[in-house]
Order: sequence, then structure tokens, then C-alpha cells
Amino acid sequence: MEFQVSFHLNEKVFLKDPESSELGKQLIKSAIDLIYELGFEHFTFKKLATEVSTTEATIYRYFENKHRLLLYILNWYWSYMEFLVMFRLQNVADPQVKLQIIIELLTQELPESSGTMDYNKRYLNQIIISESSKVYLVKEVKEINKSEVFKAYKDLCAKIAEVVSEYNPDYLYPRSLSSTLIEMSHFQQFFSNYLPKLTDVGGLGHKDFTARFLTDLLFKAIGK
Amino acid sequence: MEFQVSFHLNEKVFLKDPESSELGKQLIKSAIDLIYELGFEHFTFKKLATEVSTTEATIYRYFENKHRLLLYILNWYWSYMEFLVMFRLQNVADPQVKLQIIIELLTQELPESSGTMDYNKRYLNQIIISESSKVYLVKEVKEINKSEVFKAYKDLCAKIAEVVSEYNPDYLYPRSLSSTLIEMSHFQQFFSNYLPKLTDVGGLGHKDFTARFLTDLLFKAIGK
DNA sequence: TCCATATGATAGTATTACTATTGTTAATTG
DNA sequence: CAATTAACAATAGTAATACTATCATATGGA
Repeated sequence: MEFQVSFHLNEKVFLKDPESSELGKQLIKSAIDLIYELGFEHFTFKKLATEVSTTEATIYRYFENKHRLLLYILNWYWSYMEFLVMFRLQNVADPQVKLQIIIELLTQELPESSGTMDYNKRYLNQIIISESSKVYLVKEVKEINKSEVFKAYKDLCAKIAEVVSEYNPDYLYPRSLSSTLIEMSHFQQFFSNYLPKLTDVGGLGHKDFTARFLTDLLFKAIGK
Repeated sequence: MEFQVSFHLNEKVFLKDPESSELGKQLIKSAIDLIYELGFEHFTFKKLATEVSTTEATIYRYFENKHRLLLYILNWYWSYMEFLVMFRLQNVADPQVKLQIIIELLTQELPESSGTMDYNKRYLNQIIISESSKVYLVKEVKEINKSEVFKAYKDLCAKIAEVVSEYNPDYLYPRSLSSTLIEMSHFQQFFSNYLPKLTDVGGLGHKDFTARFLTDLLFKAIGK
């Protein structure tokens, strides 16, 4: 069976919906490749334009600047992740199992292609790990936040927090714990890869290690 | 009693030690002001040069680029924090009390001026919170790490991990827990300030909230 | 056929992130 | 005291970045 999921991403992230045209879709696809390859700092619209054989001017018709493009990609990821959580928790009654599934989703690679969106999931994953903080750790965060472009992140966080509270209604910090899980699912992977002394990764793969660490942390925090 | 602390920061961070001249010291001081004010992305050597009435060329004799300057500031912070931890743990026997002191240090503002280094501590604090991830979340992290410029961070992390292990020798993830504490002491403050829905800050101040959340998390993780 | 919309082509600007050269001054040393 | 060096100022210049603007062309409905 073929099916496809799509989310309507906050329209304030883009000027013109990249989903609305072939070029737009190609833009996102290539952007993911390029950001992965160069890192966000070295990624420019000029390079992206060359990659998809168009001009800077055209890209500026889709996105105000490269920060917005990254925000678009992250919005897509957050929405997709929330969908995956919802999807994978179907018919699971036990909140403990639910939480285990959530940690698995946060630490393992994204499942391949659900429909037309055939972004390179390995690259996307790396971008989430290495670049996601950069969309909010900016001076303009207050301004940007007003346009609700972080809603998808907050929703994901809220969804996880809900399950935390289901597991233990008395736990005082469900949302902070959720954002900690999300952030640390990235950071611990990044650290165990590049700065392993900041972790206890040892001989394990960094995804497995991160999953174990977070599972331990989570269930101890909310009580087993 | 007057005293002053100084650390010898890794020499690979700078080209010419800013501690070695008046201009150099002024550079760091003004850099902290400017990065705070503009955010790291909008901070440039040109602006810094104007601020201290010198030229870009001169600044380039001290630092290879602005990333290195930020790294210098963070090295200073990490070293200072490690010193503070060591200092404040003197004659404290109980590892539980030690950990409480550590969380306090991580979440409260830096104590004012220990000697000549009269950087603006409030600004410095904000920089740590908002900009610190940017020094390692870069494509070049592997290369940069080879010059050991993250040693101060790793040392701080190791020192905290040591106390964690002292408290509970059986805990499996002392270093990951420590890096989680450090990172989350910044992120939860940032979130509770700008994206409060990602937290459970409620009516509390964001420093106090972060301290409470981390205390709860830490002691539950390692067992009370 | 007309009209809107999307894109291409081209140009241009201010700023950024550097590098290079030369000159001045002040401190160090022989 | 002269000579040298180091530190910095002054100036210039370059390639890349982050945009903005204008106009032409193609395409696909109404």
C-alpha cells in the first residue's frame, strides 16, 4: 500500500510554499544535501541556486533568508516526528511501552520515505542533530516566536509530556523533561560522535548509547 | 583581601594572548558586550574594532576569526566554572551537598569579579546560555577538537562526573549526565525565558526553576 | 486571445571576512 | 645612544555573502 503524509506547515515560515512547485520541492531536497555537506554556516542561497540550476532571486521568492529555510526543514521534521509518535502509539495502552517507543523514535534514524517526500533521511537526521538549535538560539528569537513558527516543536514536546504525565501524573516537570529528551537525543549523539569524553559511549554505537542513557534517565526521573 | 585567579587558556585558541596587553583585555571586554548586544551572528570584527577604536587588522593579530574569539570566551568560562566548583567544594564532605552546590553554580549568575577580570558577568552569562553550543555545533568540529580547545569543557564535565560517581559509584552514565546538566542549565533557562511552553516554569524565575528541575532530575537519576 | 504567475537573466549594493603593505611610535638591547 | 624590534594604526583591496530591483520570457488557464 502506498500512502503519503503531509502537514500544513506554518505559512509564515515561507513566502511561497515550496510544496507548490517542482522547483520548490527540489529546493528543499538540495538544501538538505547542501546543509548536510557544508554545515549551515557555509550554506548559501548562491550555492543552492547553482545546485538546482536556478538563481538566488528565485530562491528569495520562496524564503526570506537561509534561517527561514532551515526553520522550514525543522518544522517538517517536528511535524513528521509528532505524526510518527502518534502513529506508532496507536493501540498501545501501556504508557511505559509508549515512552520506550518515543525514545526509539527520537534516537533511531527516520524511517524511509512515506510517500513523495523522499528527502535523504540520513542527511536530514544529521541536520537535526547538528543544526536544530541554531534556529532558536538567535537574538531575534522573541520576534520570530511571535509568528508561531516554533509551534510544531512545542506540539511535539507537549505530546511527549502528555505521555509522561499519563505514566506518572504526579511528576512536576513533564514538559521540561520532554524538551530535555528531545535536545539530549541530539546532543548526546553529537557528543558521542565528536566529543566522546562528554559521554559514556564506550564501545557502543552512538544511537544505541543515547537510547540507553535516555531510557535510564527518563524512567528514573518519573519513577519505575 | 584581594586576590585574582588566572588560568592558562589553551594557546591554540588565540594567535596572540589578549591577556598580554591592555588592548587585548579591552578587546575581550568589549567583545562580551557586543556579542551580548548583537548576538554572535551579527557580531563582527569591524564592529568590535570601531568599539575599541582600533582596526580589524589588529584584531586579526589576536584571533584567527570570530569563532575563535567566542571559543576563547567560553574557555575562560569553563575554566572559571571548574575553578569555582573546586573552590566551593572545599571542605564539603557530603557528595549530596556537593552536587547541590554544583547545580547552584551552573544556574545562578557568576559571582562578581574575582580580581582584574571585570567582565560584565550578566552579559557573559547570557552569552554562555545563548551562544555556547555554537562553538562545537559546526562542520569543522573534528578538526577543531584536535587542537584540544574543548579540553576545559571536558575537564569541567569530568569534575562533575567525579562527584556523581562519588555519590553513586554504580551509576552508569556519570559523564553524559554531567554534560546533560551543563547543557540543560543553559537550555532550560533559555527556554523558560523565550519559549516557556517547552518548560514547566510557571510563575517561577527561570534560574530558580532550572535549579529545581535539574536537582530533581539529577537526584532521581542517581538515586536519593 | 488575454492575463496572471513563475521563473530566468542580469545588475547592483552594502556588508562581511579576510589579507597585504606601509608607516609611526615606543620599548628593548647591544 | 643608536639600532632593532614589536605593536599598532592607516589604508587598500578582494572575494564572498546577503540581499534588492528590474525586465524579459514562457506557460497554462479563463
